[in-house]
Amino acid sequence: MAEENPYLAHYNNKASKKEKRVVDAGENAPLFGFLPRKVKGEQVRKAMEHELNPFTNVPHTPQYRKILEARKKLPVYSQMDEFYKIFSKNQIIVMVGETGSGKTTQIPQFVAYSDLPHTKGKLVACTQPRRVAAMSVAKRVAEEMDVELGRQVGYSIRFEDMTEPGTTFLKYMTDGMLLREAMNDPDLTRYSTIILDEAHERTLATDILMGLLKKVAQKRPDLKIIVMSATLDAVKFQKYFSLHRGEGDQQAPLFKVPGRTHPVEVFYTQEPEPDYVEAAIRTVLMIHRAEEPGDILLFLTGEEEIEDACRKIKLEADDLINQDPDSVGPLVCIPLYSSLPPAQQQRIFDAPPAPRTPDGPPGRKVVVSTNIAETSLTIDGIVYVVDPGFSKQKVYNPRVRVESLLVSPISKASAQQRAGRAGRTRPGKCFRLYTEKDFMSELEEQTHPEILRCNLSNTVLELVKLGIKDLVRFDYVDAPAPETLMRALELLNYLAALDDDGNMTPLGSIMAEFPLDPQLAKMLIVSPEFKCSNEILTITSMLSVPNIWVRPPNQRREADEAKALLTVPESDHLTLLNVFNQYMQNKYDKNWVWQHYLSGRALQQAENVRMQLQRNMERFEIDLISLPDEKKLFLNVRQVLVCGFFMQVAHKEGEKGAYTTVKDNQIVRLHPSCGLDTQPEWVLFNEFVLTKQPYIRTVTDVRGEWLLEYAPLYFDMKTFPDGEAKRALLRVSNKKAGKDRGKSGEPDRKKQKKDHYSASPAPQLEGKKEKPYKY
DNA sequence: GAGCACTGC
Repeated sequence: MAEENPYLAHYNNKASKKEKRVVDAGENAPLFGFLPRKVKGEQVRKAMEHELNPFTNVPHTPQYRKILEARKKLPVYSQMDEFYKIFSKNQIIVMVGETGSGKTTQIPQFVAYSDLPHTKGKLVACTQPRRVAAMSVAKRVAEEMDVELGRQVGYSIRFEDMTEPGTTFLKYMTDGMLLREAMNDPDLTRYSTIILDEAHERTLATDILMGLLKKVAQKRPDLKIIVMSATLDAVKFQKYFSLHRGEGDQQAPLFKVPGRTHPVEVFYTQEPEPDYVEAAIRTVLMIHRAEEPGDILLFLTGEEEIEDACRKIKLEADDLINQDPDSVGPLVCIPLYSSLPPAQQQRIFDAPPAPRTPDGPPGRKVVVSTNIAETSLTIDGIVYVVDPGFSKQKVYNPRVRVESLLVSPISKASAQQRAGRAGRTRPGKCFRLYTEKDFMSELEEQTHPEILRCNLSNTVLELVKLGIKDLVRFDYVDAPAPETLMRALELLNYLAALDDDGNMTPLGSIMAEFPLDPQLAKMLIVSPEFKCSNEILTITSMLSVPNIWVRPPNQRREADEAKALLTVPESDHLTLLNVFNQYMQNKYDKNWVWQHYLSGRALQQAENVRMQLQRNMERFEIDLISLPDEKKLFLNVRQVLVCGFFMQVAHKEGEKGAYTTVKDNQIVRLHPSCGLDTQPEWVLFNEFVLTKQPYIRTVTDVRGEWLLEYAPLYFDMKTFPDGEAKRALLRVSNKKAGKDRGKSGEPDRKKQKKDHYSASPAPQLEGKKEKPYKY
């Protein structure tokens, strides 16, 4: 039977017509004598030189041989024997490879030669924190292995699965994607080895995966795990993955490979700089005047700061050139941050400007960038790095449930990463705008991992779905603050995703399947009951993408006027719905987006998200419905918003547009971008932003009676804190009680309807295909 | 009357 010998099955099943395969299991076969997981470097090198590709049995191309010669020069290649020795003997290994070691492309291939996943119907996975990396590395490795991308070697990222089931055995993927897979297959049975790359970045998904894999490894002795990291925090991972055997702990072994970069000379200031932007500009100009040719990379914290610095550098450079045209060359200054349109981001790859005259002083390019140039984008030709030592970092305050961005000092690891950007093509220099003493004594070793800095409601729902019973005692690499976990559990309980004992409800189980914040998932699931699931699907998608509004500094008035034409006066959420619908109706008009000062990129993203969510809704048979009467439709949409966001409501109190958030009593104002034409008594908000003062952004007018009706447990007057909001709600409930008494008859049915929006699973979900449940 | 570090599903 073919299943009995998968090695042959592989050849027989999937052979493409174009490929002429030679089935040869004899001693001339490239993998002759290979025993899974007992492979030696010598055997692999021989197989790599073989005439036939061992994974397709097709002769190797000349290009393969050319690339192989280049691969042999990578530092990691020369340590192949050592790698196989450690890999064969251990279940979990930690690997340190500096930039340029070749670990990301080579190690997964080495593993493939040892695991022989194609003979067992298994896969080797290598995770990356970013989509582009997963894509581009997979493409490169497919070339190196002489196969077509998407067949033996593929990648899997959100919106794109470039793999062929049954054929793909080496898969690059985003860490988030592997986490998603784990939710439906907690033991990750498809994989023979899982490689977590860039683990030092400590993304939320990688951190959760480490916790999960540590557990799975005990259940699955056949599963191997490699944690790859660029810096020396590998020791932390070694300890984390240590085995408890008998008397002492046995640390996970370390496999270390040197990098291949050029030296970077680091300079510090003598005194602390009071104004780092001014000091940065001064340093850039000093380099331009006095240093050898080579491009400059300056790290600043945000868009406004960057645009401002670019203007100033340009002005001062022009001054210098006018004063001394014979020795100062031309200079171009290029801003770089994520919200910049892709065409403008491409400018960072432009060549530096040419000298004004053939023998004139050479030109120079200055890239002024956010942290995006620290990890996500590499710019060749950078020789000088200017590092003021700050970046915007997310911080989460669980007490008031607010995430905000704060300009903070970077870590030592981050400073080293920045400096390294100067040594990619030749020896470089890094100018740190702080003292060496401050570097040594003030900067933290590592940036705090994301899990310690953000709201975890999403993550907690995922963990519960993964079957983690005790969230507080889960074996985290770094445990989040218990208060952060409590906040998440509290929210999920109010949303009826978890019951009072913290167990997953059937509703929560469906919510976890959506790549959304729990509030949004909840809205989507209850929306058919309000006959507006089409609209809620759109609004949810629009809330899951970056800002769609474009407001160029010199066209603010025009942009605001264009926005006013799209505004729905009672709700910013409905405005988003309107924008999306208009966008779809005007797709034939290429100028429409631009004329209305909207971000085409963000709208396209919303469209993609919408399609993905719609597919998920179909899986769970959540109907797509719209009421024909727009007035009623809009009213219902606003009620659904309450079902998801009842914990984000503010009450108008005092004068001059001040609002107080319900229960935590924060004084806030409507954000100036808000489109409401009145100041309603109750507003629901999507976001609390803390800038110069606290604002609530993306706001909808809601009614007190809806709060009591759709979130009776949250708005339980017995436990509600005293204040104006409570008095207002009591008035509403007394009025309603009066009405109900007048009507008499069916109060119980009403009560039952109320509860399921906030505290118990929605009854209309009973009997749904994927997860039938009772309550 | 103002902003949006960066990822990811």
